Amino acid sequence: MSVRVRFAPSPTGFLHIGSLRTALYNYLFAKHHGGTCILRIEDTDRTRLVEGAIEEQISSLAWAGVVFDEGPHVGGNYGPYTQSERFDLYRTYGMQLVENGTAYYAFDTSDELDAMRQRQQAAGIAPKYDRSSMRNQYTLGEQETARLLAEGALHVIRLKVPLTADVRFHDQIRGDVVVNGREIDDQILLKSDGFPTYHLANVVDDHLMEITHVIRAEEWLPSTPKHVLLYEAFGWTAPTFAHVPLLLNPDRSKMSKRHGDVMVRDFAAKGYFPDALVNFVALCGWHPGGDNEKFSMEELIDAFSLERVNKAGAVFDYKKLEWMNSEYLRSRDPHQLATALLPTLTERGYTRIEPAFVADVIALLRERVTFLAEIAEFGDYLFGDTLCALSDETQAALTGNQGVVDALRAFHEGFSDATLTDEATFKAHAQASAEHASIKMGAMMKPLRLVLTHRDVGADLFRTLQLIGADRCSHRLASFLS
RNA sequence: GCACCGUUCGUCUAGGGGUUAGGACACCGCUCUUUCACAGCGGUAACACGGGUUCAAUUCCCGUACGGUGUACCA
Repeated sequence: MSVRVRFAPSPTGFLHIGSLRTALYNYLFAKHHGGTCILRIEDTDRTRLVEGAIEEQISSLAWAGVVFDEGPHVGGNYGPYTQSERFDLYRTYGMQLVENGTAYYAFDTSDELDAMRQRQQAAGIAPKYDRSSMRNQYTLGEQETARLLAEGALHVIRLKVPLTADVRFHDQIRGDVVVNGREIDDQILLKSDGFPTYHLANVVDDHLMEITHVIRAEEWLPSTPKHVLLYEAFGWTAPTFAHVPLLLNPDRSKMSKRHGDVMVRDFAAKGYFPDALVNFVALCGWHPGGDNEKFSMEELIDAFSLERVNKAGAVFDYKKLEWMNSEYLRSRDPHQLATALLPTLTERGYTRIEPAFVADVIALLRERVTFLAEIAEFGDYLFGDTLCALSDETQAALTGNQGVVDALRAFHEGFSDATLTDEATFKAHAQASAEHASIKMGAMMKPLRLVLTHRDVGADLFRTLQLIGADRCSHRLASFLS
């Protein structure tokens, strides 16, 4: 049987980085096995819908390179792929369970349920629907139930959980899990607004869409017994479950925006390469074995297996993500990067933005930054002629040192004669100037960099000067010396 | 509270009955570049605790502690 998996987000906001990883694992697993990866929108909670969320999530996923074979945006033979468009289906299936005795009507109001929970808490028992004392099909009797229904009373359908039997299932990542029936709540399947809850809709759709593997976040593990019971109630075979560990904050709680960016679009906006993010996030909770840490999507697909997914949650290390991004920045073709950077350079009003030149600058500066866009800021002295301000302090230190001034003057005067075309000639000229002023070359380097770039750190100085060009160097020296 | 899940350097992790417990990020140091950085080299640093089983346990079993998730007419 061919593998069919699904990623099933709720359109309640932007795509979370943790969701991206779950989607990615589904995608990798499907592609590794030559299977099908499906996107299904679970919008059964009408109160939490966020306008545009579906589109945003799909575009974030696409940005990251997670593409679906079936879904609301691409179609497929198992549609519709949006639960609100499958409304009637759930009622039909829910009623099927009422008829076969595995689900029942309940008429309790929210206030009554709150009161029940309060009583239970006061008595020190776990809060759980008390089938024997609340207003439902069993306590009310068939006639009263029929009367209420005929009258149109608000009601829900609840799962009739066997009171004592153990519910067991095998999780592909966690092994065997056993929960006693007495711990499982009589879950609401159909809400009083007629919409299904997650549990019903999810099970019905997974069955109808012939899902073979349910790969989802660990937070679903506690409700899986309910789902197993649901499959049994329908007489269906349950898919294989695999609960992946959570992504964590530094304090080990579920990853949230308190500690930094968590939305995929935030990472994109910050300048992360999609493949770097994907590479990094794939390795949070999964390890392919071996020491390699750099994986393209194809390599991830090739290496992925559920067996090597970890059990414990993983703290999201932003520092390592940055490192990963800088690795990608260094390995990418400078000409492609130049094309990508061009709009930013134009926006900043830079004048020296011929693609070949930009590529040269990128090749020079990328060693020392994390994001491509940083080069636009960091390379201002190469892309244009407006240098950042030099502090008075620095200025004074420079002009106050006679040896340095002499050396710089010598360096500048030499410009008319020197044929300054490459790193070697710039270097030779600098050496001669230092010697002429009787200072050490080491004492010459930093002032030279400061005067010509207005920055105290940078890439290789003479390569930098070569890229700035003799003319511009001369101008900048002249304006400093005057 | 109850249920479930988890626990190897600060972090991501490899490993697995007998290992100098490996790699990566971060951190520190050295070298190089007559500067800063980059790079190269090196270093600090971990099997939560207690019982078993065993010739031998970080590895298997049981407890404990700690942490996380769940406990909704949310997903």
